[in-house]
Amino acid sequence: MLKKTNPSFLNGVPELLVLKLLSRREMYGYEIVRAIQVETREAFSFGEGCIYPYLHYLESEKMVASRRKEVEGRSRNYYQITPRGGKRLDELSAEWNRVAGGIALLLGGQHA
Amino acid sequence: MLKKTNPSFLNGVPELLVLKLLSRREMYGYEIVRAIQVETREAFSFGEGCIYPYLHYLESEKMVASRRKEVEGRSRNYYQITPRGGKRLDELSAEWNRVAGGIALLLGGQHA
DNA sequence: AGCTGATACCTTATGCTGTGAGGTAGTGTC
DNA sequence: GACACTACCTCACAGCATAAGGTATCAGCT
Repeated sequence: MLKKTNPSFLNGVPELLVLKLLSRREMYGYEIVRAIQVETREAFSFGEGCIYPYLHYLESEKMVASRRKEVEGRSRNYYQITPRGGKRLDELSAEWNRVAGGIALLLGGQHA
Repeated sequence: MLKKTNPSFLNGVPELLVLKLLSRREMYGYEIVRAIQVETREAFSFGEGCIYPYLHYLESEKMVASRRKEVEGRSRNYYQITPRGGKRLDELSAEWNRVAGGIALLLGGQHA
């Protein structure tokens, strides 16, 4: 589903951010959507229509696991990252560094 | 054609790189395709089917101008950046910094 | 002379990905 | 009992890059 000649990273950012957030603590979908906005200081604002399908995909790939939990009179699907998801996170992080590095090579050069 | 709620930057990378390259010197299409591979150390490798349409689009928007030139027995379309293209480059650079910064905020945090 | 491969340009069909708009349902407040 | 927020979900649509195709010229080889 991934694997291209070019880093599939110009699209796959949501996957990276979701896995990273889950690597820190168990979270539920709605919370993730908000967290991405807040923690990137509005640099990103992926819609629910993007994040939910990603969570389902990640779960089907055993990158994350979910469990139903009742909190504050609310029923929520909490997601945890799996070891496989952790490996995936490492891969995506490395690829992001490659991408950001590549652009820095061209943009950087002679100023801040 | 651009303008979204989210930075349209996860796709618009080619536009940024093309403008940046042209801001340094006059270049032709084929050369740009190669330069992106080489100067990003293979981090990116956009195909001709991506770059040529971009050049045409940029020209139609007066971001770049072109002229036919005979060099080494070859006929080439050389492109130069215009003042408008320069402004666009500044905008895209700023947006890239926002994006890269946003991801760094999440990824960075508490380790290297 | 004929072939191959590189240069140089171009276009099209296809596919992935996120958006935007929708829809359900429960909770809390005024 | 109306409204807003939480929490989940889906689908039609569109942007963007890819892969694969096409044309033509030039250099080198045999």
